[in-house]
Amino acid sequence: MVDSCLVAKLGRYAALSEHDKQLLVALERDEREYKKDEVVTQSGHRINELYVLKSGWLTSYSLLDDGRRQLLRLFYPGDIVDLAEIALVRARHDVKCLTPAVLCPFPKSGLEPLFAQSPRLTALLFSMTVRENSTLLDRIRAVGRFSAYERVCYLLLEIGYRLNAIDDAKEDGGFRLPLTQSDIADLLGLTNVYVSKTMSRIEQDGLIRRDGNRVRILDHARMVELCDFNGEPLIDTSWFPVL
Amino acid sequence: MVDSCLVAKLGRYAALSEHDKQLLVALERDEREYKKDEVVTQSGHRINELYVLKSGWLTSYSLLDDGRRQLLRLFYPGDIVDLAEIALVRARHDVKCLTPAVLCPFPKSGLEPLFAQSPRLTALLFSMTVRENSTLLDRIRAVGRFSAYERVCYLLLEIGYRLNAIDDAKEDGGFRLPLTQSDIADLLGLTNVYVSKTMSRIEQDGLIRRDGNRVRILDHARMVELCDFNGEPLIDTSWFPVL
DNA sequence: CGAATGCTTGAAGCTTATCAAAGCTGGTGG
DNA sequence: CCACCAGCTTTGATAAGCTTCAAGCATTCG
Repeated sequence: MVDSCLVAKLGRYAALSEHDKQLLVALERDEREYKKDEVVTQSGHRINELYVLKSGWLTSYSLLDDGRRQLLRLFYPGDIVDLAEIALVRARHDVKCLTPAVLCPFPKSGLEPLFAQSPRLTALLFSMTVRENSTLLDRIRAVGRFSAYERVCYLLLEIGYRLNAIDDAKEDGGFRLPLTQSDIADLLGLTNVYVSKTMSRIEQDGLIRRDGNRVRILDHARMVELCDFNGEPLIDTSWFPVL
Repeated sequence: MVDSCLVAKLGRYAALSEHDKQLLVALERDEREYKKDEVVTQSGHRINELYVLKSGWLTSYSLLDDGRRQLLRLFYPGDIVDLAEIALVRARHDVKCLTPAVLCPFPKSGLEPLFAQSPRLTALLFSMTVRENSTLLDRIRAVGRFSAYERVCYLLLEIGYRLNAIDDAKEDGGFRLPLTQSDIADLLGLTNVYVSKTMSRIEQDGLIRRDGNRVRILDHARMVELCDFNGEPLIDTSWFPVL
């Protein structure tokens, strides 16, 4: 029970009552393992289930007829996949595993008791959605107005922060990137070739060091400066309904 | 009371009880007029108030030190500005008026009775946030993977649909665009010069006709095809708490 | 009527894409 | 444990799409 991903993640933002915790734990009753590259959800299908991501990384993406691909989101442990699609009749994107993963499926209706019984959890889920929204806006800015160099720095910082936050795979400032350069390119609106050239340049400039698919950020301050990075937005819990 | 923007907009998605309507109307008690280009909210400031947009268009945007600008969202009548920032301590973007506008300010805490008393309205607000989220993902895809030609078509369709939805300023398929070409460029990650050239090309190809800042879409089917446009995502209300 | 703002058009340049080939790496089977 | 293979990364050459700069034109507004 204590090892609930949701309780762990949401608890960091606001205190939860026992009842709240039980509501969350109920969402992680089932469990299913997925292999790397396995598809979780397909565009166009009806959404009947949501998933709590217990371990591993997922991504949602959109494919065009001619093969162009845009990665839209990265999901980390503790995230609800696709909470942000719950309100829609049909999925608009594909979701697949970047690494082997464990997901806890639950029916869409599983959220209803939560909305009905806990205004506080509701506010929290709402806030998480909003925070994600803010992250998307940051990426629009990056893709729309940043150079390739800035974009890659930005992504590395974003992922670094996120991993810090869930202190997974962290170790003296370095982390493992389970993304290929093609993935990075498709996240940032670039090509794999240019991502390669750009990362080499960033490394030569002494901002990062790479070893295999581990990345260490060497000059955090300069990178933050370079892409006007603000860190994760702070959640305001002051307006939340009381426990 | 019947002329509540929120009731009008939200009522299109789900039936509202009288009580729900009253909760919404309460948010539009005050009213303030803004001039074109007037700033509503500034990046970095604490967010104490939200606004119901009663008339006019707003945009939120982000500025970089060197003058680069990225427009992030467009707000139309009936939208809550910035609902999606309520969860954050500080605003991360500026918001200003694209046209003269009327806003109804209300304190952040004004949403509390709504969350506490109406699970149904809560679900609806949540869904609207999610839908907006989906729109943002579409724009990431457009900015990341579309050519300038596709991007402009995409934006025109999106705005056209949105205006249809609120049937404002509509007239035999044409609508007034209160955006300069620089605005369009900053929405789509282009330059004003190239937007001009691209729009001319789109017009020459017979997809649109322009007259001043009115735009008429001539070949809707081809434009939809061209940028894989899906229309507005459908909201699923089936999981909503009952009235 | 003049000033300001926005739109258009052309020329030149730069960032990034595309194409192609070779090097590397990690996983698999013998 | 080694050899192989598939997928990823690197590197170089070339090309395309978009930007930048600049000047002239159109429209709106005081």
